[in-house]
Amino acid sequence: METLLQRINSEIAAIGGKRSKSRARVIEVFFRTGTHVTVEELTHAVRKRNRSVGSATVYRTVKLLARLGYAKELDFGDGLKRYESNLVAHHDHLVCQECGVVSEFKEPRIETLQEQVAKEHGFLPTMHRLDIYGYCRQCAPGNGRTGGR
Amino acid sequence: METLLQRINSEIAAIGGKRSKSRARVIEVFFRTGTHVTVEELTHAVRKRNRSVGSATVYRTVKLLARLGYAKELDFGDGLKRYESNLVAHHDHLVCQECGVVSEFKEPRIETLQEQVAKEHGFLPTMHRLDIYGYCRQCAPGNGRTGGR
DNA sequence: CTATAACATGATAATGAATTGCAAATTCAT
DNA sequence: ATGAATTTGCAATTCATTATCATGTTATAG
Repeated sequence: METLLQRINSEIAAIGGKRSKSRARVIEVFFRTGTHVTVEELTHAVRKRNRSVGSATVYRTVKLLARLGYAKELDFGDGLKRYESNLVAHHDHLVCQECGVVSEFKEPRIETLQEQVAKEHGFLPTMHRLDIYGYCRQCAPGNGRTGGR
Repeated sequence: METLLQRINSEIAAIGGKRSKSRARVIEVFFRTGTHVTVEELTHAVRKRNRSVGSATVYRTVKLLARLGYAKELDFGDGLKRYESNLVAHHDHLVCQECGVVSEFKEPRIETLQEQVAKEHGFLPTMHRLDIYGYCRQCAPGNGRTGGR
């Protein structure tokens, strides 16, 4: 973790940037926080420790992390962007359309499929996104609970 | 096509709605238009025939079509929603990150994969979305052209 | 260590897509 | 045709995100 922030800082320096306390705090909280974070959620989490951090800085920082390849921008169609660490191995998402909970899964066969489909279409793939929408265990019909968010 | 509009109109009536000229025009143009349409694009296309249609009506109409299951909402992360007909068989998307062109493909094995993954996670899937991002034939590196949008 | 130029911050204004309120227009059953 | 209900187009609003800008920080040269 120490090393990670250092590595990020030197990449920032390499593109002509400087360090800052607020940004370091945002980065730290970002990597500690549960994944699929909203900027609002992240801002709130950061402010618990450092009351003065403005949300503009959080927006700028996650964009920066995305630019450097440390974060990935997600969008599940509910009108706000989410971010997750890009350090972990690639995975895809299960989105519950009732309670909004997002869980992850890995399925190597999807990589193979992607390659095949792309080749058939003369397409050079760089990444993919597979989101499966439906109902999680708790929210499945006939389960009594309704979930919420 | 005639039949389709009639069918949609009776579904609208079934939920207590009425017909309207503007909406009919939007629906007609929507199904004739190339897919992955932006509301702005659709509004522009509709206005060629019927100058007075407001964009609010177009927004309302595509939302309605989506609610009835005739349209699908797409989001490729560029900040605006797109819509496509939901009458054709399910397919997924290849998105060129250079020129923005979206093409389609069908791959039945994805359905199987979806079922397997979902079952493993106690998840009841209703649909999925697979977007492959990369470079189309024209925009592939070392191709001279740069594309544009 | 201090000066200085470049960058980052936080508050606020601005942007832009999507939604909504509303008066007027349209639809539809009677 | 009448009247209740729905739809429309416009304008105003909402809300997430981005830009602006004066001020605070950081890195670097001297």
